[in-house]
Amino acid sequence: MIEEKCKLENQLCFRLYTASRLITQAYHPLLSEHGLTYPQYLVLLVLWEKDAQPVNDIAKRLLLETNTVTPLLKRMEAEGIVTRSQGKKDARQVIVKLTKKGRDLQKKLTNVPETVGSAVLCESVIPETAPGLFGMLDDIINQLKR
Amino acid sequence: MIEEKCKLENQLCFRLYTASRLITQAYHPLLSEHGLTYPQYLVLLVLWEKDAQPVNDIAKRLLLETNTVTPLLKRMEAEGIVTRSQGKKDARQVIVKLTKKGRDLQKKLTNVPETVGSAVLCESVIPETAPGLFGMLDDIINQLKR
DNA sequence: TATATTTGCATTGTGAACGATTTAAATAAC
DNA sequence: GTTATTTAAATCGTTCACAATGCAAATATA
Repeated sequence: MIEEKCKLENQLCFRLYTASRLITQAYHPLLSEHGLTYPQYLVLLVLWEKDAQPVNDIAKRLLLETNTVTPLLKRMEAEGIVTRSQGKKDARQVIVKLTKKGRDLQKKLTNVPETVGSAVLCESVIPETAPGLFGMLDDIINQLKR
Repeated sequence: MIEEKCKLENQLCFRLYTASRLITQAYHPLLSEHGLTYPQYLVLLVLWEKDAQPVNDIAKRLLLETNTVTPLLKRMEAEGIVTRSQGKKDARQVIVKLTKKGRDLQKKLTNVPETVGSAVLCESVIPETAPGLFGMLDDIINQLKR
C-alpha cells in the first residue's frame, strides 16, 4: 500500500535528475573530442561571453560554489585552456582568462548546441514549446536559489 | 560577437542541470536527518514499491549503471538499510532487500514529497501545469535513453 | 560436451558536487 | 589605528556519475 506521491513516477526531481544526466551524456562525445567535460563547457560559455572574470563571478553565474569551480578551473588551466592570475584591484580574487586555445575552442564548438538540440528534439521540445519549458525551469530555479 | 545559441541563457541543458541540483539540495536537510542521500532515497522509492530486486533491476529503473549503484548499495548495506544476498535462481545476481530499518524509513519519510513540493511551488509548478512539465521531461528522457 | 558469447555485478580511476573548515585580504566598527 | 567582521578562494572528506575493464556464472553454439 504505497501512497501515490511516493512513487518514482510521480517525482519531479527524478525527472529533472534523469533528463539532466541524459542530456549531459549527449554532450559527452562532442566535448570529450576536445578534452572537455560538460561543466568545463559551461565555464567556457561564461568566459566566451565575457573574458577575464574572477572565480566568484563564474561560480555565481553557474550557481555553483567556489569549492566546485576552483578544482575545475585548475584542470582547465592544466589543459592550457585558461590562465588563473591574482587580481590587481583585489588581491584575494583570482582572475580567470581564456588562452588562445580556449578562445579557439569557440569556433570548434559552434555546432555543439544544435547537434545536441537535434538529438533532444521530440514532440515536447520544438521551437514552439521550448519557451514554455524554459520558463517553467527558470521559475523553479528562481524559486529555489536564495 | 557571440551567437545567441551559444549563450548560457539559451541552453536547455544548463536549466535542467541547475534545476536538478537545486531541487536535490532542497531534499538534503530532510534526508540527511535520516542519514540518506538523494540517490539513496531513490533506491528506497524503488524498493518500497517492490522489495527484493536484483541490482540490475534497480539500476534500470533509475537509468543508472551498476557501477554507480553497487557502491551506493554497499553504503546502504553498511548503514543497515538493505541487505545484499546472492540470487538463488541466478548465482550472478545480487538481490537487494529492505531491512526493518529500511522499511521503517518509509513512514518517517512520508511527508518528504510534499515538503519539497511546497518549496518548489511557484507560478509554473502548480497542479495544473505540472502534468505538462512532467510530459515534456518524459519525452526528453524517452528520446535520449537508448 | 567443449568452446564461445553473453550477462550480472564489481573494480578502478577521474571528475564533478557539496558540506565544513581554513587562510588571507579587504572592509567595518570601535 | 587597532580590532572585528566580511569576503574570495582554497582545502578536505564523502558521495555520486561514468568510462573502461575484469570476472564468474549462465547461455548459446559448434
